[in-house]
Amino acid sequence: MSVDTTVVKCPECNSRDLIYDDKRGERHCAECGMVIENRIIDQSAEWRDYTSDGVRTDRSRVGAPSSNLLHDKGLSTTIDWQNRDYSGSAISSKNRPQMYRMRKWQQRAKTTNYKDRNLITALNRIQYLCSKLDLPKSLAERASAIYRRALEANMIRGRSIDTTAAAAVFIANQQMQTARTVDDIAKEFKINPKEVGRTYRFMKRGLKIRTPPPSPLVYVSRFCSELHLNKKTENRIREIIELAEERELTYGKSPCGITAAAIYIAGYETEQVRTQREISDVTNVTEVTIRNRYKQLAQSLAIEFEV
DNA sequence: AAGACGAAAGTGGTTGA
DNA sequence: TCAACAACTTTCGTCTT
Repeated sequence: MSVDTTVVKCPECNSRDLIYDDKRGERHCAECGMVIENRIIDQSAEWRDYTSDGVRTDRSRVGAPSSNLLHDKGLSTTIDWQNRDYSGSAISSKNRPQMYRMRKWQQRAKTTNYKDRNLITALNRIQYLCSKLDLPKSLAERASAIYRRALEANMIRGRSIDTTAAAAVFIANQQMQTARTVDDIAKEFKINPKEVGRTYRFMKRGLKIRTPPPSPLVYVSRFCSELHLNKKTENRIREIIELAEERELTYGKSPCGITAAAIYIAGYETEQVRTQREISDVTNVTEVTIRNRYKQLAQSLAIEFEV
């Protein structure tokens, strides 16, 4: 067993309210839903060989690692289609009909119920989405775990799989502080971003997951590279945002808007000017909002600013 | 002509009675 | 549950360079 009893607090939000779920073999935080530990049943390879004296030659008991990305976590049994028994000899004609029946039921048991079939599709969609958006596998794992929980809680019925999968990815994205917006995610699936946003909130409420409000800093490197800004400008943008956060000018404002305004200001300071239009295009924030934000920032931070 | 500006009306979410 | 509200968007006419 690999229960790590040293973890008593959630590394994400410091809550001590950790729930152990032996059905799923995982512990997660009641506050934010962060999975502290999963696969509590030890999945590590049994690389021991009892037949040869201590020399590890036979590793036949080693299987693929279990994963949230597979609907059965890679643990279900399959019955081979060949009419052979395990030693390779043919199965007698007497037993063959029985084999057929077993296979049939095995196949049905594996995929027949609504939840499993739903999961298969959903997990595929999650993986597809994550690879399209260059998100790491660990994020796909987390999104999958969230989706599983939503499915267990009967929160999927009546919603499209794509929308729910997108929402799960967005939650994981928020938790791991990667710079993807609802729009980015919705675009890949060609679905309504508003629906995704709605489902995202619904799932967070239903599963009692809290995500940290995204800092404007999260988006800096991404927007900078899309606008071809150099390191000097990028650093200045970070400085401005950090100052704004210190002075609590960012609460209740859209993080992208703050980032956009900081880009606009820093651009003039380092002579890497970008127009409001250009910034608006990559940040998906309107020029009006950029104007309002940069004026407020420049004034509050006493940054001399001339266009 | 391009970019910036700002007023005015509209949208969707949050909050508090 | 509903109205008030803050933030943000859309639209559009005007000003500046």
